[in-house]
Amino acid sequence: MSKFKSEFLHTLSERGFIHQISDETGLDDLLNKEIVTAYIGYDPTAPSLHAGSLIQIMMLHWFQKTGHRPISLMGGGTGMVGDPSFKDEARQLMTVQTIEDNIASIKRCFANYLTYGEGPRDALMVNNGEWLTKINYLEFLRDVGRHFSVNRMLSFDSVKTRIDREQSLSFLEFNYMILQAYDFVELNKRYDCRLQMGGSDQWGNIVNGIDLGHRMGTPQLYALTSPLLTTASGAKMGKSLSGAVWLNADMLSAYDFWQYWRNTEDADVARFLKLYTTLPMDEIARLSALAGSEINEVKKILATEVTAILHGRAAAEQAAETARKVFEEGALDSNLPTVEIATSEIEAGIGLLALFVKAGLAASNGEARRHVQGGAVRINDVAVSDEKTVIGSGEVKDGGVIKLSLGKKKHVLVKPV
RNA sequence: GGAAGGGUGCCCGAGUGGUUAAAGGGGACGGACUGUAAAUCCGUUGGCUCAGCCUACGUUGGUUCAAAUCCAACCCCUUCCA
Repeated sequence: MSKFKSEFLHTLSERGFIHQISDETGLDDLLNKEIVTAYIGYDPTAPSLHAGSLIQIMMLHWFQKTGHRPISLMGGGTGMVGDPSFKDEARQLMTVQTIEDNIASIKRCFANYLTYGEGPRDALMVNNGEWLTKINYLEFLRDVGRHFSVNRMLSFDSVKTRIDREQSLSFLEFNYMILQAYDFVELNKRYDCRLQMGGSDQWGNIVNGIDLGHRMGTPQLYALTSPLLTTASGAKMGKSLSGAVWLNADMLSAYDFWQYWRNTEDADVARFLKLYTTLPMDEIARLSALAGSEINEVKKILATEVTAILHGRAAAEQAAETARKVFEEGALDSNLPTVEIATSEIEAGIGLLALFVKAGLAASNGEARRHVQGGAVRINDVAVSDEKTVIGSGEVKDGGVIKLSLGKKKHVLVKPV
Protein backbone atom coordinates (compact mmCIF):
# COMPACT_ATOMS: atom_id res chain seq x y z
CA MET A 1 0.00 0.00 0.00
CA SER A 2 1.47 3.25 -1.07
CA LYS A 3 0.42 6.56 0.32
CA PHE A 4 1.09 8.21 -3.02
CA LYS A 5 -1.49 8.87 -5.69
CA SER A 6 0.92 9.65 -8.49
CA GLU A 7 2.40 6.76 -10.39
CA PHE A 8 5.88 8.25 -10.22
CA LEU A 9 6.10 8.60 -6.46
CA HIS A 10 4.34 5.30 -6.00
CA THR A 11 6.92 3.55 -8.16
CA LEU A 12 9.89 5.27 -6.55
CA SER A 13 8.55 4.59 -3.11
CA GLU A 14 8.01 0.87 -3.59
CA ARG A 15 11.39 0.50 -5.24
CA GLY A 16 13.26 2.25 -2.45
CA PHE A 17 14.41 5.39 -4.22
CA ILE A 18 13.08 7.95 -1.78
CA HIS A 19 15.06 9.44 1.03
CA GLN A 20 13.47 12.87 1.48
CA ILE A 21 10.83 14.94 -0.27
CA SER A 22 10.37 18.62 0.43
CA ASP A 23 6.57 18.58 0.28
CA GLU A 24 5.20 15.10 -0.32
CA THR A 25 1.57 16.01 -0.71
CA GLY A 26 2.21 19.04 -2.85
CA LEU A 27 4.50 17.16 -5.20
CA ASP A 28 2.19 14.17 -5.35
CA ASP A 29 -0.75 16.39 -6.33
CA LEU A 30 1.27 18.17 -8.96
CA LEU A 31 2.51 14.95 -10.54
CA ASN A 32 -1.00 13.60 -10.55
CA LYS A 33 -2.37 16.69 -12.25
CA GLU A 34 0.00 17.48 -15.08
CA ILE A 35 3.12 16.57 -16.99
CA VAL A 36 5.94 17.76 -14.78
CA THR A 37 9.51 18.59 -15.71
CA ALA A 38 12.30 17.54 -13.36
CA TYR A 39 16.06 17.60 -13.52
CA ILE A 40 19.15 16.01 -12.08
CA GLY A 41 22.54 17.59 -12.49
CA TYR A 42 25.75 15.73 -13.29
CA ASP A 43 29.14 17.32 -12.93
CA PRO A 44 31.66 16.30 -15.57
CA THR A 45 34.47 15.25 -13.23
CA ALA A 46 35.41 12.23 -15.34
CA PRO A 47 34.91 11.05 -18.91
CA SER A 48 32.19 8.70 -17.77
CA LEU A 49 29.68 8.40 -14.98
CA HIS A 50 30.02 5.32 -12.80
CA ALA A 51 27.68 2.96 -11.04
CA GLY A 52 27.26 5.41 -8.19
CA SER A 53 25.28 7.70 -10.49
CA LEU A 54 23.12 4.92 -11.79
CA ILE A 55 20.45 5.38 -9.16
CA GLN A 56 20.00 8.99 -10.25
CA ILE A 57 19.74 7.98 -13.87
CA MET A 58 17.15 5.36 -12.97
CA MET A 59 15.09 8.03 -11.24
CA LEU A 60 14.99 10.03 -14.43
CA HIS A 61 14.14 6.86 -16.30
CA TRP A 62 11.11 6.19 -14.10
CA PHE A 63 10.15 9.82 -14.25
CA GLN A 64 9.84 9.61 -17.99
CA LYS A 65 8.26 6.19 -17.94
CA THR A 66 5.50 7.42 -15.66
CA GLY A 67 4.63 10.19 -18.05
CA HIS A 68 6.82 13.16 -17.24
CA ARG A 69 9.66 15.10 -18.80
CA PRO A 70 13.18 14.59 -17.44
CA ILE A 71 16.12 16.90 -17.97
CA SER A 72 19.65 15.64 -17.66
CA LEU A 73 21.71 18.67 -16.79
CA MET A 74 25.40 18.68 -17.61
CA GLY A 75 27.43 20.80 -15.26
CA GLY A 76 29.52 22.60 -17.84
CA GLY A 77 29.35 25.72 -15.70
CA THR A 78 29.25 24.28 -12.20
CA GLY A 79 32.01 21.85 -13.13
CA MET A 80 34.31 24.82 -13.38
CA VAL A 81 33.71 25.47 -9.69
CA GLY A 82 33.46 22.02 -8.13
CA ASP A 83 30.90 20.90 -5.57
CA PRO A 84 32.36 21.07 -2.04
CA SER A 85 29.42 19.22 -0.47
CA PHE A 86 30.66 16.64 2.01
CA LYS A 87 34.09 16.69 0.45
CA ASP A 88 37.14 16.59 2.66
CA GLU A 89 39.17 18.82 0.48
CA ALA A 90 39.05 20.91 -2.63
CA ARG A 91 38.98 19.18 -5.94
CA GLN A 92 41.57 19.81 -8.53
CA LEU A 93 40.33 22.45 -10.92
CA MET A 94 39.59 21.11 -14.36
CA THR A 95 40.43 22.89 -17.55
CA VAL A 96 37.62 24.04 -19.78
CA GLN A 97 38.75 21.60 -22.43
CA THR A 98 38.60 18.66 -20.03
CA ILE A 99 35.11 19.65 -18.96
CA GLU A 100 33.90 19.81 -22.52
CA ASP A 101 35.47 16.49 -23.42
CA ASN A 102 33.98 14.87 -20.37
CA ILE A 103 30.52 16.16 -21.13
CA ALA A 104 30.67 14.88 -24.68
CA SER A 105 31.70 11.50 -23.36
CA ILE A 106 29.21 11.32 -20.49
CA LYS A 107 26.26 12.21 -22.66
CA ARG A 108 26.50 8.97 -24.56
CA CYS A 109 25.22 6.68 -21.86
CA PHE A 110 22.02 8.62 -21.17
CA ALA A 111 20.37 7.59 -24.41
CA ASN A 112 20.15 4.06 -23.04
CA TYR A 113 17.93 5.20 -20.19
CA LEU A 114 15.98 8.13 -21.60
CA THR A 115 14.25 8.98 -24.84
CA TYR A 116 15.39 12.35 -26.09
CA GLY A 117 13.50 14.49 -28.55
CA GLU A 118 11.19 17.42 -29.05
CA GLY A 119 7.90 15.98 -27.80
CA PRO A 120 6.26 17.08 -24.54
CA ARG A 121 7.53 14.03 -22.69
CA ASP A 122 10.84 13.68 -24.46
CA ALA A 123 13.92 14.12 -22.35
CA LEU A 124 16.16 17.15 -22.68
CA MET A 125 19.91 17.38 -22.41
CA VAL A 126 20.91 20.78 -21.12
CA ASN A 127 24.25 22.30 -20.14
CA ASN A 128 24.26 24.91 -17.40
CA GLY A 129 27.30 26.47 -19.04
CA GLU A 130 24.75 28.01 -21.40
CA TRP A 131 23.73 30.55 -18.80
CA LEU A 132 26.37 30.35 -16.09
CA THR A 133 29.24 31.36 -18.34
CA LYS A 134 27.38 34.50 -19.38
CA ILE A 135 26.74 35.80 -15.92
CA ASN A 136 27.78 39.36 -15.20
CA TYR A 137 29.29 39.35 -11.74
CA LEU A 138 27.81 42.55 -10.35
CA GLU A 139 24.39 41.95 -11.79
CA PHE A 140 24.41 38.44 -10.44
CA LEU A 141 25.38 39.59 -6.98
CA ARG A 142 22.59 42.15 -6.94
CA ASP A 143 19.89 39.93 -8.42
CA VAL A 144 20.78 36.59 -6.89
CA GLY A 145 23.51 37.01 -4.32
CA ARG A 146 21.47 39.29 -2.11
CA HIS A 147 19.04 36.45 -1.43
CA PHE A 148 21.65 34.32 0.27
CA SER A 149 22.65 34.50 3.90
CA VAL A 150 26.22 33.47 4.53
CA ASN A 151 25.31 32.75 8.14
CA ARG A 152 22.86 30.18 6.96
CA MET A 153 25.09 28.69 4.31
CA LEU A 154 27.81 28.12 6.86
CA SER A 155 25.42 26.13 8.98
CA PHE A 156 24.87 23.45 6.33
CA ASP A 157 26.11 19.98 7.13
CA SER A 158 27.53 19.74 3.65
CA VAL A 159 30.24 22.29 4.38
CA LYS A 160 30.73 21.39 8.02
CA THR A 161 32.98 18.45 7.22
CA ARG A 162 35.34 20.82 5.58
CA ILE A 163 35.18 23.39 8.33
CA ASP A 164 35.58 20.80 11.07
CA ARG A 165 38.61 19.30 9.43
CA GLU A 166 40.11 22.75 9.20
CA GLN A 167 40.46 22.36 5.49
CA SER A 168 40.18 25.43 3.39
CA LEU A 169 36.85 26.08 1.74
CA SER A 170 37.58 28.62 -0.93
CA PHE A 171 35.19 31.34 -1.94
CA LEU A 172 35.09 29.72 -5.34
CA GLU A 173 33.68 26.50 -3.94
CA PHE A 174 31.45 28.32 -1.51
CA ASN A 175 29.69 29.75 -4.53
CA TYR A 176 28.82 26.32 -5.85
CA MET A 177 25.59 26.11 -3.92
CA ILE A 178 24.56 29.51 -5.15
CA LEU A 179 25.13 28.49 -8.73
CA GLN A 180 23.21 25.26 -8.26
CA ALA A 181 20.34 27.15 -6.67
CA TYR A 182 20.38 29.53 -9.58
CA ASP A 183 20.32 26.60 -12.02
CA PHE A 184 17.06 25.43 -10.55
CA VAL A 185 15.48 28.86 -10.97
CA GLU A 186 16.86 29.20 -14.47
CA LEU A 187 15.55 25.79 -15.50
CA ASN A 188 12.18 26.76 -14.13
CA LYS A 189 12.14 29.87 -16.27
CA ARG A 190 13.35 28.13 -19.38
CA TYR A 191 11.60 24.80 -19.18
CA ASP A 192 9.05 25.17 -16.40
CA CYS A 193 11.08 22.70 -14.36
CA ARG A 194 9.47 22.17 -10.96
CA LEU A 195 11.42 19.34 -9.37
CA GLN A 196 15.08 18.67 -8.72
CA MET A 197 16.24 15.24 -7.72
CA GLY A 198 19.62 14.01 -6.56
CA GLY A 199 21.49 12.04 -3.94
CA SER A 200 20.86 12.83 -0.31
CA ASP A 201 24.11 14.79 -0.20
CA GLN A 202 22.46 17.27 -2.54
CA TRP A 203 19.58 18.08 -0.20
CA GLY A 204 21.04 21.33 1.05
CA ASN A 205 21.87 22.53 -2.43
CA ILE A 206 18.43 21.65 -3.75
CA VAL A 207 16.56 23.26 -0.90
CA ASN A 208 18.61 26.39 -1.47
CA GLY A 209 17.28 26.43 -5.00
CA ILE A 210 13.73 26.18 -3.74
CA ASP A 211 14.30 29.11 -1.39
CA LEU A 212 15.86 31.17 -4.12
CA GLY A 213 12.87 30.37 -6.30
CA HIS A 214 10.52 31.72 -3.65
CA ARG A 215 12.41 34.95 -3.49
CA MET A 216 12.70 35.30 -7.24
CA GLY A 217 9.09 34.55 -7.93
CA THR A 218 8.99 31.03 -9.33
CA PRO A 219 6.05 28.76 -8.61
CA GLN A 220 6.56 26.29 -5.74
CA LEU A 221 9.57 24.09 -6.48
CA TYR A 222 10.19 20.64 -5.05
CA ALA A 223 13.10 18.49 -3.92
CA LEU A 224 13.41 14.72 -3.93
CA THR A 225 16.54 12.90 -2.85
CA SER A 226 17.60 9.28 -2.99
CA PRO A 227 19.39 7.52 -0.16
CA LEU A 228 23.15 7.53 -0.29
CA LEU A 229 23.81 4.03 -1.40
CA THR A 230 26.35 1.77 0.10
CA THR A 231 26.59 -1.96 -0.12
CA ALA A 232 25.45 -3.99 2.84
CA SER A 233 29.00 -4.04 4.15
CA GLY A 234 29.34 -0.30 3.89
CA ALA A 235 31.38 0.20 0.75
CA LYS A 236 30.40 2.99 -1.60
CA MET A 237 28.61 1.97 -4.75
CA GLY A 238 30.61 2.03 -7.87
CA LYS A 239 33.92 0.61 -6.84
CA SER A 240 34.95 -2.77 -8.09
CA LEU A 241 37.83 -5.19 -8.21
CA SER A 242 39.86 -2.85 -10.30
CA GLY A 243 38.63 0.66 -9.80
CA ALA A 244 35.46 2.48 -10.69
CA VAL A 245 32.55 0.81 -12.40
CA TRP A 246 32.28 3.07 -15.40
CA LEU A 247 29.18 3.21 -17.50
CA ASN A 248 30.90 3.96 -20.80
CA ALA A 249 31.73 0.80 -22.69
CA ASP A 250 35.13 2.06 -23.77
CA MET A 251 36.14 2.42 -20.12
CA LEU A 252 34.62 -0.76 -18.77
CA SER A 253 33.58 -3.69 -20.92
CA ALA A 254 30.09 -5.14 -20.72
CA TYR A 255 31.67 -8.30 -19.34
CA ASP A 256 33.35 -6.48 -16.46
CA PHE A 257 30.21 -4.48 -15.80
CA TRP A 258 28.25 -7.72 -15.63
CA GLN A 259 30.83 -9.16 -13.25
CA TYR A 260 30.39 -6.23 -10.89
CA TRP A 261 26.71 -6.97 -10.46
CA ARG A 262 27.25 -10.71 -10.39
CA ASN A 263 29.37 -10.22 -7.29
CA THR A 264 26.66 -8.41 -5.38
CA GLU A 265 26.40 -9.37 -1.73
CA ASP A 266 23.47 -11.56 -0.76
CA ALA A 267 22.03 -8.87 1.45
CA ASP A 268 21.93 -6.39 -1.42
CA VAL A 269 20.28 -8.48 -4.09
CA ALA A 270 16.66 -7.56 -3.43
CA ARG A 271 17.45 -3.89 -2.99
CA PHE A 272 19.45 -3.76 -6.19
CA LEU A 273 16.81 -5.55 -8.22
CA LYS A 274 14.36 -2.84 -7.26
CA LEU A 275 16.71 0.03 -7.85
CA TYR A 276 18.67 -1.00 -10.87
CA THR A 277 16.40 -3.18 -12.97
CA THR A 278 13.01 -2.54 -14.50
CA LEU A 279 11.68 -5.98 -13.67
CA PRO A 280 8.11 -5.86 -12.35
CA MET A 281 7.73 -5.81 -8.60
CA ASP A 282 5.97 -9.16 -8.31
CA GLU A 283 8.79 -10.80 -10.24
CA ILE A 284 11.30 -9.15 -7.93
CA ALA A 285 9.36 -10.35 -4.91
CA ARG A 286 9.53 -13.89 -6.24
CA LEU A 287 13.26 -13.69 -6.91
CA SER A 288 13.98 -12.09 -3.56
CA ALA A 289 12.40 -14.98 -1.73
CA LEU A 290 15.05 -17.34 -3.05
CA ALA A 291 18.03 -18.13 -0.89
CA GLY A 292 20.98 -20.48 -0.61
CA SER A 293 22.40 -21.61 -3.90
CA GLU A 294 19.41 -20.20 -5.73
CA ILE A 295 20.40 -16.69 -4.86
CA ASN A 296 23.35 -17.16 -7.16
CA GLU A 297 20.97 -17.59 -10.04
CA VAL A 298 19.21 -14.43 -8.98
CA LYS A 299 22.50 -12.57 -9.04
CA LYS A 300 22.95 -13.63 -12.64
CA ILE A 301 19.53 -12.28 -13.49
CA LEU A 302 20.38 -9.05 -11.71
CA ALA A 303 23.64 -8.74 -13.60
CA THR A 304 22.07 -9.48 -16.95
CA GLU A 305 19.15 -7.11 -16.44
CA VAL A 306 21.30 -4.20 -15.30
CA THR A 307 23.78 -4.78 -18.10
CA ALA A 308 21.02 -5.11 -20.70
CA ILE A 309 19.71 -1.61 -20.06
CA LEU A 310 23.14 -0.05 -20.42
CA HIS A 311 24.86 -2.19 -23.03
CA GLY A 312 21.93 -3.87 -24.75
CA ARG A 313 20.34 -7.26 -24.27
CA ALA A 314 22.69 -9.05 -26.66
CA ALA A 315 25.84 -7.80 -24.95
CA ALA A 316 24.41 -8.69 -21.55
CA GLU A 317 23.63 -12.24 -22.57
CA GLN A 318 27.00 -12.56 -24.20
CA ALA A 319 28.61 -11.51 -20.91
CA ALA A 320 26.51 -14.00 -18.99
CA GLU A 321 27.50 -16.77 -21.40
CA THR A 322 31.17 -15.86 -21.23
CA ALA A 323 31.02 -15.92 -17.45
CA ARG A 324 29.29 -19.29 -17.51
CA LYS A 325 32.01 -20.82 -19.68
CA VAL A 326 34.84 -19.30 -17.71
CA PHE A 327 33.57 -19.96 -14.21
CA GLU A 328 31.44 -23.04 -14.56
CA GLU A 329 33.35 -24.94 -17.20
CA GLY A 330 36.74 -23.39 -16.60
CA ALA A 331 36.87 -23.00 -20.35
CA LEU A 332 38.35 -20.28 -22.44
CA ASP A 333 35.98 -17.90 -24.12
CA SER A 334 36.99 -15.54 -26.85
CA ASN A 335 34.78 -12.84 -25.42
CA LEU A 336 36.93 -12.31 -22.38
CA PRO A 337 38.70 -8.96 -22.37
CA THR A 338 41.51 -9.25 -24.91
CA VAL A 339 44.81 -7.45 -25.17
CA GLU A 340 46.70 -7.47 -28.45
CA ILE A 341 50.43 -7.76 -28.56
CA ALA A 342 52.91 -7.95 -31.42
CA THR A 343 53.60 -11.51 -32.58
CA SER A 344 57.28 -10.73 -32.77
CA GLU A 345 57.36 -9.98 -29.05
CA ILE A 346 55.83 -13.32 -28.24
CA GLU A 347 58.16 -15.16 -30.58
CA ALA A 348 61.14 -13.50 -29.01
CA GLY A 349 59.81 -14.51 -25.61
CA ILE A 350 58.45 -12.05 -23.10
CA GLY A 351 58.93 -12.00 -19.36
CA LEU A 352 55.96 -13.05 -17.28
CA LEU A 353 56.00 -9.86 -15.24
CA ALA A 354 56.15 -7.59 -18.25
CA LEU A 355 53.32 -9.50 -19.89
CA PHE A 356 51.04 -8.98 -16.88
CA VAL A 357 51.80 -5.30 -16.92
CA LYS A 358 51.03 -5.10 -20.63
CA ALA A 359 47.76 -6.93 -20.09
CA GLY A 360 46.74 -4.36 -17.50
CA LEU A 361 46.59 -6.90 -14.69
CA ALA A 362 49.39 -5.26 -12.76
CA ALA A 363 50.52 -1.67 -12.48
CA SER A 364 54.22 -2.45 -12.27
CA ASN A 365 56.62 -5.34 -12.47
CA GLY A 366 56.88 -5.22 -8.72
CA GLU A 367 53.17 -5.64 -8.30
CA ALA A 368 53.17 -8.53 -10.76
CA ARG A 369 56.07 -10.07 -8.87
CA ARG A 370 54.17 -9.91 -5.63
CA HIS A 371 51.20 -11.54 -7.23
CA VAL A 372 53.39 -14.37 -8.43
CA GLN A 373 54.85 -14.77 -4.96
CA GLY A 374 51.36 -14.72 -3.55
CA GLY A 375 50.35 -17.56 -5.82
CA ALA A 376 47.74 -15.59 -7.71
CA VAL A 377 49.10 -15.97 -11.20
CA ARG A 378 48.10 -18.56 -13.77
CA ILE A 379 48.87 -18.92 -17.43
CA ASN A 380 46.45 -21.01 -19.45
CA ASP A 381 45.04 -22.13 -16.10
CA VAL A 382 48.37 -23.45 -14.88
CA ALA A 383 49.73 -21.83 -11.74
CA VAL A 384 53.09 -20.14 -12.15
CA SER A 385 55.43 -19.70 -9.21
CA ASP A 386 58.61 -18.62 -10.94
CA GLU A 387 58.63 -14.93 -11.63
CA LYS A 388 61.38 -15.34 -14.20
CA THR A 389 59.22 -17.46 -16.47
CA VAL A 390 59.44 -16.42 -20.09
CA ILE A 391 56.39 -16.72 -22.28
CA GLY A 392 56.96 -17.69 -25.90
CA SER A 393 54.87 -18.82 -28.84
CA GLY A 394 54.63 -22.27 -27.29
CA GLU A 395 52.15 -20.82 -24.83
CA VAL A 396 49.71 -19.75 -27.56
CA LYS A 397 46.75 -22.08 -27.50
CA ASP A 398 44.36 -23.28 -30.19
CA GLY A 399 42.30 -20.11 -30.23
CA GLY A 400 45.44 -18.14 -31.03
CA VAL A 401 45.52 -16.62 -27.56
CA ILE A 402 47.23 -16.94 -24.20
CA LYS A 403 44.99 -16.83 -21.16
CA LEU A 404 46.34 -14.90 -18.20
CA SER A 405 44.58 -15.13 -14.86
CA LEU A 406 45.05 -13.10 -11.74
CA GLY A 407 43.25 -14.65 -8.87
CA LYS A 408 40.06 -16.49 -9.53
CA LYS A 409 38.15 -13.72 -11.15
CA LYS A 410 40.33 -11.67 -13.40
CA HIS A 411 41.11 -13.14 -16.76
CA VAL A 412 42.62 -11.54 -19.82
CA LEU A 413 43.40 -13.04 -23.19
CA VAL A 414 46.59 -12.04 -24.90
CA LYS A 415 46.39 -12.19 -28.64
CA PRO A 416 49.48 -12.00 -30.85
CA VAL A 417 48.87 -9.87 -33.92
C1' G B 1 51.02 42.83 7.36
C1' G B 2 51.73 40.48 12.76
C1' A B 3 51.46 35.95 16.09
C1' A B 4 50.94 30.78 16.83
C1' G B 5 50.29 25.85 14.87
C1' G B 6 50.81 22.56 10.74
C1' G B 7 52.30 20.04 5.62
C1' U B 8 54.68 12.10 6.41
C1' G B 9 53.20 6.57 1.89
C1' C B 10 46.07 5.50 -1.53
C1' C B 11 43.61 7.82 3.22
C1' C B 12 44.03 8.70 8.58
C1' G B 13 48.05 8.91 11.72
C1' A B 14 52.93 7.75 14.83
C1' G B 15 57.75 9.21 14.43
C1' U B 16 62.35 15.20 17.07
C1' G B 17 69.85 12.75 14.33
C1' G B 18 71.58 6.45 12.88
C1' U B 19 68.65 -0.56 13.91
C1' U B 20 63.07 3.93 9.13
C1' A B 21 60.93 1.94 2.62
C1' A B 22 59.13 4.70 7.74
C1' A B 23 54.72 1.98 13.92
C1' G B 24 49.34 1.46 14.08
C1' G B 25 44.62 1.72 11.75
C1' G B 26 41.50 2.07 7.36
C1' G B 27 41.00 0.98 2.37
C1' A B 28 42.64 -1.98 -1.70
C1' C B 29 44.59 -6.46 -3.72
C1' G B 30 45.99 -11.84 -3.29
C1' G B 31 45.43 -16.74 -0.61
C1' A B 32 42.43 -20.29 2.54
C1' C B 33 37.18 -21.42 3.56
C1' U B 34 32.60 -20.85 0.51
C1' G B 35 28.28 -20.03 -3.48
C1' U B 36 32.38 -15.73 -8.62
C1' A B 37 28.53 -13.66 -1.72
C1' A B 38 29.24 -12.06 3.42
C1' A B 39 31.92 -13.05 7.90
C1' U B 40 36.60 -15.05 9.55
C1' C B 41 41.83 -16.23 9.27
C1' C B 42 46.67 -15.53 6.59
C1' G B 43 49.66 -12.58 3.28
C1' U B 44 50.86 -8.20 0.23
C1' U B 45 50.46 -2.91 -0.26
C1' G B 46 57.29 2.89 -3.72
C1' G B 47 60.30 1.52 -8.35
C1' C B 48 64.00 -1.53 -10.82
C1' U B 49 67.81 -5.72 -14.45
C1' C B 50 64.94 -7.64 -6.77
C1' A B 51 69.80 -12.00 -1.55
C1' G B 52 71.51 -5.96 -4.72
C1' C B 53 70.38 -0.99 -6.20
C1' C B 54 67.51 3.56 -6.80
C1' U B 55 63.86 7.06 -5.36
C1' A B 56 60.77 8.90 -1.11
C1' C B 57 58.40 12.32 4.59
C1' G B 58 55.60 20.45 1.01
C1' U B 59 59.96 22.92 -2.28
C1' U B 60 65.10 24.42 -2.63
C1' G B 61 69.60 24.80 -0.39
C1' G B 62 72.79 23.99 4.12
C1' U B 63 75.01 21.51 8.75
C1' U B 64 76.62 16.29 9.69
C1' C B 65 80.27 10.32 8.81
C1' A B 66 74.70 10.04 8.99
C1' A B 67 68.46 14.01 8.37
C1' A B 68 61.41 12.74 7.89
C1' U B 69 64.00 14.37 12.25
C1' C B 70 68.75 20.20 13.06
C1' C B 71 69.35 25.25 10.22
C1' A B 72 67.82 28.88 6.23
C1' A B 73 64.74 30.63 2.47
C1' C B 74 60.41 29.86 -0.14
C1' C B 75 55.34 27.70 -1.16
C1' C B 76 50.70 26.07 0.83
C1' C B 77 47.01 25.28 4.87
C1' U B 78 44.62 26.39 9.85
C1' U B 79 43.50 29.73 13.93
C1' C B 80 43.80 34.53 16.23
C1' C B 81 45.04 39.81 15.54
C1' A B 82 45.26 44.15 11.90
